[in-house]
Amino acid sequence: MSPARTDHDARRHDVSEAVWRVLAEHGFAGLTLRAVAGAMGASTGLVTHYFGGKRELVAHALDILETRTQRRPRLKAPAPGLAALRTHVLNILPLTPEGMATNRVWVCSWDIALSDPVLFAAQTSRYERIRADLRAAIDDARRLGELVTGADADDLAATTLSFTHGLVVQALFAPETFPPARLTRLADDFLAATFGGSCPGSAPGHEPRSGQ
Amino acid sequence: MSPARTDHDARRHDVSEAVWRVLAEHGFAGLTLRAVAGAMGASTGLVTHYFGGKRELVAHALDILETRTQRRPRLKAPAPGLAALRTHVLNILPLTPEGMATNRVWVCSWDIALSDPVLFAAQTSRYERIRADLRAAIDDARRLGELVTGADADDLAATTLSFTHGLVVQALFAPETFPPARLTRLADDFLAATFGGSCPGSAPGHEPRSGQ
DNA sequence: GTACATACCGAACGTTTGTTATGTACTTCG
DNA sequence: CGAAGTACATAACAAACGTTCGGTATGTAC
Repeated sequence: MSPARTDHDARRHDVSEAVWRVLAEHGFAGLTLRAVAGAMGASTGLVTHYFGGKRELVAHALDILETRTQRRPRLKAPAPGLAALRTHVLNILPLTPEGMATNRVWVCSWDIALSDPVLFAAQTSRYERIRADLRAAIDDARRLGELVTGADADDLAATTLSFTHGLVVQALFAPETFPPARLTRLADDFLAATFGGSCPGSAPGHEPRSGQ
Repeated sequence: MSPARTDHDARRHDVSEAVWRVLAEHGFAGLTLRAVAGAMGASTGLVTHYFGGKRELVAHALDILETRTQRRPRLKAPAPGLAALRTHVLNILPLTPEGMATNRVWVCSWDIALSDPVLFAAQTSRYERIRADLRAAIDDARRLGELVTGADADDLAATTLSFTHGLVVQALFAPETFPPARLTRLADDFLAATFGGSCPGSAPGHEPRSGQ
């Protein structure tokens, strides 16, 4: 009644890994069941065995995407407030090859997400969650007295996410123009101008622009 | 030797219009020759008669996209410098249904553009052109003494485009959360914080945040 | 050992894709 | 009025797609 000679969840994860590899290389336009099966040296029967269909496969791939972005152990927030906000931003930016792949898939997913109602809703709520995280850090910063601006926290969160994702897109299309060092500098400049005191003399000893 | 009973270019434009309609509704994933033909009440033979194939069709559609974005007569720059920069940003943002459709197609095109080398290069150069335009406005602003910050003009152009396109994506996924009024306010706040004096007392009589 | 459920392959199914070929209506030229 | 060439519909085509299914191997349960 319970023959479980293989770890079901582990195998499912293997399939998702293959989905990931295909997605990072050919985008959603090149995501087919056969391509996934081929990427893991298996047959399409295996893929359909663990996933009901392509729709379910895509949905799970996007879930993995979020999980990767969140659990990526790249940076830990060194302190609450502005430092945590900066960590959030840097964790999203494509600073590593893995982050590059993640963002590539993320951007590619927008095509189908905009057309499919289910994926659209999922993506929308994902954005709300990210903005909520950013907002929490911003609220902490305000509580800590780190903020100069009096702008609305929701607006600031939206603006921060705007800058971050827009920078991601540009970096994807011109990796050599936006190396990690420049991405970090742009992010720091943005954060300084938006939150910290870019005002001369308002926050001494805190250079907003590091040398080129 | 020259029977031209229909305007070839006009018909080509009609096809591109149909491409546009399909793209705005179903994204690039739903762009097929039959869908295009159906959208203009014609047959696939007509489509292939005016375009060599799908590749050519997509390329032309992306050209149209750029043309629309540039020639959109929404706003004229009232003055050089910061005002022109603001106009640039507002012209990109999805402030109208048409701008919504334009940006939707734009975002959807990233999927295939990231996988296709030719489209990738085209998209990359498109971004460089936009950044060059923004940079020109920023240089003007600096020449006019409108800039408080001393940051690099290229960095500022990249940051501005980042913010703008990231905001576009968020607005596409949550139109009711980002109505035109809020988009405009966010843009003005961003520009004020990044370029103008968000420093209290540095630019009197120029409120960076308009009331909700 | 027998029964049964899972894991997976391999092939087939029908549909949809891009592309190509054929045929017809029409307009212009000589 | 033919001749010729364009404009377009219609249909056929192979390839690739998502999905379904029978078959086989392998494990646990009784």
